[in-house]
Amino acid sequence: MNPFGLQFHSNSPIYLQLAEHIRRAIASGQLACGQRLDSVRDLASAYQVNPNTMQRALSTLESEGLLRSERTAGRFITEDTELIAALQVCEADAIIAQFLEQMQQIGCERQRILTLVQSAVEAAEKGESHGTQQ
Amino acid sequence: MNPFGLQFHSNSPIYLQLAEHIRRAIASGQLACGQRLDSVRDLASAYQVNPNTMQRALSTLESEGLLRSERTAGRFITEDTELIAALQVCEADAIIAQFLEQMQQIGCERQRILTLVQSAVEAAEKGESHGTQQ
DNA sequence: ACTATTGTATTAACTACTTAGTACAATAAT
DNA sequence: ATTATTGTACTAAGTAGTTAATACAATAGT
Repeated sequence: MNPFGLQFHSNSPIYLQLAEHIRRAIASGQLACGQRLDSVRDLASAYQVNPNTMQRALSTLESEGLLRSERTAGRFITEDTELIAALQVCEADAIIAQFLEQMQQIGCERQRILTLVQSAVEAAEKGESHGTQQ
Repeated sequence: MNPFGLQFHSNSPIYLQLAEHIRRAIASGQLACGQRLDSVRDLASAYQVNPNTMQRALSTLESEGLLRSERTAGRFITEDTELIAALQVCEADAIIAQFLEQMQQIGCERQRILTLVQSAVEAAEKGESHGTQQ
């Protein structure tokens, strides 16, 4: 397992899984605006993948404007706060749309979806109340 | 596009996407208990994939006990209603768990998740009221 | 100037998935 | 008996992702 708690599944190319993981870290602010990333080699080593694979993931994010690379200084998260805000919304919408589609595929009605999510959230709330205190 | 409205994405092997699609059709009851499936060749043709790919998808489902194949008569959905019921629950749980995990990855708090789902469901409700009437 | 580190590019080998094409055994229908 | 249809198995070729190994250009730090 990675130090990131990211478990790769074999269904999807690792570079896409990496890209999605980092994309969401950007969306959540966990990777802050303007922040410098570790080097390709360091990241690859940390995620335990080949540098080429990591490079491909980063290139993907770069083509989306989320990262910017400076020749020898390293890679940085974009400082375009609007882009990041848009990303947050976009990711949330996509996740929810996929979720609703999947639930309807298994024949789950709308109201039942709400009920299930509600109890799942409550369950998670309880399950977390032990470790968390701030 | 298929006659099933199933769009393959390149991230995941097609045979797994097929298996998941059929699995959910079974879970939803859209493919009924004991019902006979079309032949491998016909299904492959309908889904517009190679017969080998379809065969692999069906073999996967067979190994899960959801299908049973009779040498020359064809393939049938299991008649084990308990298995199907368990499948429904299992699929729903998996979908919800994945959903919550994804939403938390992008930094969305629990209560906000509920709100978003609620409005998404309401939006879907409205968006559907035009075409549907029965 | 030199060194280390950065991103980047290239090549080769390996694996998994997909497709095409073919073939065989079993049996229902004729 | 013959025919058509069923599931099943196999080989070969093509494609894409992963890894390994190497190399180069640019520049910050020394």
